[in-house]
Amino acid sequence: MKSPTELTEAFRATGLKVTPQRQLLFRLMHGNTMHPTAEALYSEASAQMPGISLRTVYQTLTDLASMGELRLIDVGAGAVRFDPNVDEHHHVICQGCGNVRDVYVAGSQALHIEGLDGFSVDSTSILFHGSCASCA
Amino acid sequence: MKSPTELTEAFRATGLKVTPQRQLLFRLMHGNTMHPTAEALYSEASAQMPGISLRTVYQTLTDLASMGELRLIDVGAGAVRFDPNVDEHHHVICQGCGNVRDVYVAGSQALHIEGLDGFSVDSTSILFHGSCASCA
DNA sequence: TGCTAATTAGCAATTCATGCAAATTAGCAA
DNA sequence: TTGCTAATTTGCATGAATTGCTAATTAGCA
Ligand SMILES: [Mn+2]
Ligand SMILES: [Mn+2]
Ligand SMILES: [Zn+2]
Ligand SMILES: [Zn+2]
Repeated sequence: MKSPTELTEAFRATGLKVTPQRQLLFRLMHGNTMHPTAEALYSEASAQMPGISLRTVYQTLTDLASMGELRLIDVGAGAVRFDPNVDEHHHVICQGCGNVRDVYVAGSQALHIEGLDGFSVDSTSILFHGSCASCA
Repeated sequence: MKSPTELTEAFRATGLKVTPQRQLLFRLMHGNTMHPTAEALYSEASAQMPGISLRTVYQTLTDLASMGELRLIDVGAGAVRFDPNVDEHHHVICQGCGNVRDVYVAGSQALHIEGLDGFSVDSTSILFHGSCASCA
């Protein structure tokens, strides 16, 4: 994801307004490695801006996602997580506490797939299930 | 997943009753490669047994899943899908029509993962995103 | 400073799934 | 075959996550 300053320019350039709510969310997401849910961000945002609405958090996050600045991660349990890391990477989730971490997988492009039967593959998502150091 | 006959025995052996509703769902799921949702199965089941409830479909599917006879597949869009194929395998989903197909991936166990940082991995789910032959 | 289109907030609605309890029934024992 | 009882089925209520809708507000520009 771009920096808050760069996002400010990018938004204005597209005719989108840069509101205090959006600026706060730019800051909260920039460099964020927690893979937070919308609710989690709403909670963080509310601490700094009481009265901000959950609706606005969802709105801004999906706006950023459709601009390609965020990725949506579905770990198959509860709410979707938002990820400012848009580099090619994958995830481990701890079955104990639900923590999600970025992992980089060598050779995932070259996996030998059997049974494609006419399907063509555009992208690959790998989710590793396991335990973090504290939950082990 | 075991055959309907084998499941009948397995259920009785555990003190679970074998109802017409369950028998129908055993038959509908056995060898089913569609990865159906609960709603989809409910629709098929209703055609053969008007009055069967969606609640019972969910109940029976989760019972089978906790017995290890079914796997739950979350493709990150809409409802969970149920899979009687419990062999080690992965999935391709067509972004066009949502069809899901089984694929077998060589070497997924030996992927070189960077950044685990204390996480230990128990299992791996690979989801390929692409297009089926008709949606290409 | 004023205009206007974009945005926000709040509440309704939707989708998928689970909780609950009354009515029914499978499976066993007599 | 009959009757008992615990398991099951239903239908409805509830819950979690997300999107739809719209009146009130505001950013950005003339
Ligand atoms: Mn990530
Ligand atoms: Mn499958
Ligand atoms: Zn953990
Ligand atoms: Zn398709």
